[in-house]
Amino acid sequence: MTMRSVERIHAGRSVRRLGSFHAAAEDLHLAQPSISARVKELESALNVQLFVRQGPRIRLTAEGHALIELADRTLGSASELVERFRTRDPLRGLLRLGMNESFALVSATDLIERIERHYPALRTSIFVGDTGAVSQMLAGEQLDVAIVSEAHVPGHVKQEVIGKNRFGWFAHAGFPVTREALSPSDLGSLHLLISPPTARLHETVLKWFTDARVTPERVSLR
DNA sequence: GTTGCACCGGTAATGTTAAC
DNA sequence: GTTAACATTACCGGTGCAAC
Repeated sequence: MTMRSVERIHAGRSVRRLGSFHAAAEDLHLAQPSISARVKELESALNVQLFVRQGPRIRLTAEGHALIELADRTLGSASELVERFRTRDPLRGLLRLGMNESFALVSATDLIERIERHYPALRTSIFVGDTGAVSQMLAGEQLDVAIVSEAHVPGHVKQEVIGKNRFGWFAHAGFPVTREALSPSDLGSLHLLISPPTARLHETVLKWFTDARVTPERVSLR
């Protein structure tokens, strides 16, 4: 992309933001014909009409809206990149954070509050899902940090243990518990409600039954 | 190093058009 | 009719490049 192309896109963004070529010209410290020419060059180069001219009134077309939205995101990312490397501070910009549902239920609010307090220049986007889905996104570089249980992650991802997650069974209050620890054979005949197959917990629970040579009679996914 | 030319991008002036 | 805003045109200055 040439500098001239970037200038054309800046002109288009400014016209969209301020609502007129005249205002955009003032904003960019240029004369109105320069803005008019830049927008026209941009339209010609892309072979699309970005603005509908109705005499002295202009209206953004759907294609214009789409292009400038994309330009905003792209140039915004470019500015963020420049700022990040200029300041040598990695803790700014957007942090894509993923977490499994159990962690999200218990600690998400506290974690986000701490991040915002300690790193005010950092914006966070949160994805909550089961461990399988979150790990997959992390491996695919769709997330920067993920909090999961029993993660199987590729080599480029650094792992750090932050705590232990204890599993437990939950049952109706009237369920007859005859001893402290239940075995797979105690539960195999019941209707079990467990996590979906993408969750690590699903695999863990089924392995618990398989190791004891018990096949659960009825399993539903939540 | 200097000169002349072409090209590009800018501005000022003017025309055009729609809203009031 | 007036006003405001975009389009068009003419002209100017800076820059790159080839020729000398």
